[in-house]
Order: sequence, then structure tokens, then C-alpha cells
Amino acid sequence: MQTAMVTRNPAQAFPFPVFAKAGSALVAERFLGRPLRLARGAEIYAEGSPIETLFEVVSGTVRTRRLLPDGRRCIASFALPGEVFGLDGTGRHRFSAEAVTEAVVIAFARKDIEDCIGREPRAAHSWQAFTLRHLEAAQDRCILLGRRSAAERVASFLADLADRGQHGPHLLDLPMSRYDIADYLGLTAETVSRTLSALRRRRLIADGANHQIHILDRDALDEQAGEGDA
Amino acid sequence: MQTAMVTRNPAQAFPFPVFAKAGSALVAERFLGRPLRLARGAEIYAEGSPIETLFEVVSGTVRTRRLLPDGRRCIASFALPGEVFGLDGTGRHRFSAEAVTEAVVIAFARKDIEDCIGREPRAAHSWQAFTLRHLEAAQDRCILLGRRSAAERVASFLADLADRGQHGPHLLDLPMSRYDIADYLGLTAETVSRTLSALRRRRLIADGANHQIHILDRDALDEQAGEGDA
DNA sequence: CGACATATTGAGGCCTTTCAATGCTGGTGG
DNA sequence: CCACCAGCATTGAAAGGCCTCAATATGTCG
Repeated sequence: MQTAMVTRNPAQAFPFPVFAKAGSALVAERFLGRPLRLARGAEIYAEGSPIETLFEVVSGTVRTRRLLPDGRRCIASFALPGEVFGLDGTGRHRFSAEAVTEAVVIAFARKDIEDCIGREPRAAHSWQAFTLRHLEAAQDRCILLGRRSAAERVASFLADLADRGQHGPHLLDLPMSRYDIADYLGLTAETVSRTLSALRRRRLIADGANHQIHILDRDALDEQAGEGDA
Repeated sequence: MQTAMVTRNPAQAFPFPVFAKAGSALVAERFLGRPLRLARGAEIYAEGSPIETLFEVVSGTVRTRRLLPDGRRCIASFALPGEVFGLDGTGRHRFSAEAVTEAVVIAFARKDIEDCIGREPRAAHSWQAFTLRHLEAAQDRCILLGRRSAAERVASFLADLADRGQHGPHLLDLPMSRYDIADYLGLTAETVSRTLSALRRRRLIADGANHQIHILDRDALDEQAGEGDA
């Protein structure tokens, strides 16, 4: 259960401050970033802009996404409170980042982090593990997108959000639109909507107030998600 | 063109020895790994086994893949000569690795590499960039799998292999089976076969001897692949 | 050369998409 | 305070792309 959570949620393994788990208190104190307050829909950085900063979400939800030339959109990740985003390339951002809801994020200068890595062996190690966990998540997503049905993807998404969220395994926030979810799962908004309706009909989930979802039968949901992986 | 190649082919950015680009000759010499000769289909490591080694391909082709509980298979990557594989998790392998063809690979003790990272700031930096490039590739693959048609996926795959291969941009080796390609692209073997036939019919490609493919119209193939990304 | 795995091709079906209409909700201004 | 508006969600019907099942070709290795 614990390990599954880590796999599902690479970013959360690094609670604020970013390097808290670097094994060095000194490190943690170096990164007292600058907090940003964001309106709904606000762009945090654009695709193609140079990478100078990493961000940690304090409150709200952030999405990173790319637009294809023909207008198709892909969402690479949603960042929840406590998670880090901005790690999407070596030199320039290969995705843009926008606030899904009102949000507060903290910016960390990437330069500072890299300097630190150069000086602090344990930070380097920790940072490496952090990146690897993101890589694991991306690989799992490839499997989800390549080999799983719409029903499995949506169930898996809900289970993942519940595990990453702050309301326990049976309640989750779903602040993003059906279109965002669809772009994240490689589906259409209509299919997402239909799949959610089917889950409601089967009494696996129920709607709550404020875009919340209650998971009524977590075992059945996990089963529908395809048992553990992804 | 050059940058596109790097994006497509993260592993090749580190030719043998693994750390040749670490900026430190000293580093390169530390990793004189042990060469392994592999028969066709031989397993190099199993899913779930502890990660102790990283591998560089000297000759032949290697695949990393996972089997889902219900028998569906996913291939995470193909490693070509000069490329590195084995970087698929923090503690245990989350994929297995097998030789697609007869192959020679060189094993590097991960422990040595991590020790080195701790001691050599430049190695840490270099390693970090290396991992990030793998992450970029995985993210691009998510877009490929989530938002592109069968025709785009296959064209993109061929273009990618040509860029990574050693015969220039108009000739490539295709040693893996249609099933392997299908499991890599999130399709079925039949669809891959049909798509290749369509490309042949349109004179974008032609078969060569020994599982080679000639790219007759590279521009058209890139166009079919969806223009640059992926 | 023969046996087996792999590749190709065809026909039909299913799942997801597309197109379209309706209902809902939250924010805004009269 | 309420009505209106715009965006989002839901649902339906039809189409399309990819998959499944099946048969036939090709090639590869003993």
C-alpha cells in the first residue's frame, strides 16, 4: 500500500520544502522560495520558455500540458498540494503550466538546486531518486495509455487522485474539467463523462459537493483499474 | 535536427563508456564493465529483481517490457548499440529485459556509478541530465500513445529508429517482431503490419534485406509522423 | 526440404470518437 | 435578489478506427 502510493505519486515523496528529504537540514533551509498566488487558469510558464524555476504546490491544482500543431492537447501531469512540477526538460520547458484552480505555489531557483547538488552528495542522491520516481510515473503512464481501456484509465485516475489527495482513500477532489481529464488519459471528454456515469450507476462512486467524489467501493474501483499497476 | 535527435534518443547521448560525457576522464575509466554475450531471446534481468547493474548495448537490440496480469504485454523501450538500459526504477526492476537479437552488452555496477555521483559533482550533473533525457522521452511517448493515430505512431517509430540507427536517415534495421512493435506502440501486430503495408504502397518505405527498411521519402514520413514532436 | 514461427491480408465487430442537443452551474450585472 | 449568460457536463445516435478472429503467405532454422 505504501509502496504503491509512492509509485503513483512521485512528487509527494518530497514534501515542502523540496529537499526536506535530502537528509540534510542545511539543504532544506537553502530553498525558501518565493510564494506565488495564482488565479484560475493563470499561466505559470509557457511551452518553450527557459527552465529557471521549479515549483511546489501549496494549495490548489496545477496542470502541465502541450498543444500539438493540429490543436490536439495533451496533459502531462496534475500537481496537487505538496507536489512538485516544472521538471519537464533539460533546457526549455516542453510543456506549459497553468493553474486549474486558484492556487498558491512556491518557486525555487533551479540554479540553486543544481549548485546544491554539486556540493551536497546526499542532495544529489536524493534528487536523483526524485527524478527517477518521475520517470517511473511516466513509464507507468505509457502502459496506461498504450494498453488499457477507457474504464480502466478512469478508474485508475480516480484511485490515483484519492491516494494523492488529502481526504483519505475514499474521498477525492476532482477540480479539473472533463476535457482536462480526457487530455490526461488520452480519451475524449464525452468518454470520460460516460465512464464516470457508468461508475456512478454501478455504485462504485458518488458525487459530493464542490467537485468531490466519494469512492463507495474502493476494492471494486481498484479491481476496475486493473489491479495495482499503473 | 540535432536537438530533435537528442530528444528522440536519450540514451545515445551517452556513448560507451557510460560516463564518457561526464566531463571527467577519470570518471570514464572507473566503469570498465564486464561484457555479456546474449542469445536471441535471452533474459537479461527479470521484472521485480533488484537493480544492481546498468547495461550498455554494444551490438544487437534489447527490449524492456512488462507483462500485465491478464497477459497484455507492454514494451517500454528498445535499446540500440550505444544506448543504455536498466534504468527502470529505484529499487527493483519494473520491467524485464531481453535480447531481441543476438547481442553483446556491457554491465556496469550501479553502486559504482552512485558512489561516483557522490564524489564527482560533474558526474552528478551529467547523470542528472541523462535521467532527465529519459524522462523527456517517456513524456513524449505518453503523447504518442495518448493522442496519435496508428499511422502516426508507426511513422514516428520508423523515423526514430532511423535517427538512432547507424545507417543514416534513410535506412534502418527492424529486427523486432510485429508483436514487439505493437506492444511498444500500443497497437496490435496486425495493425502494425497493415500500416507498414500502406507505407510501402505509398512508396514512403521499401523493404531491404535482413529486416532492413529503406526510407524512400523521408520528408513524407516525417510529415506522416506528425511534424517534429514525439 | 520440411516444420514452425512470423508476416500479411480479409471480414466482421466492438469500443471510442464525432457530431449534436439538452441540462446544469456558477458568476455577473441589472 | 434574481435573471441571464457562458462554460461545462451529460446523454444520444451514428460513424470510424482499431481489434479480433481466421486464413493464407513468407521466411527461417533445423
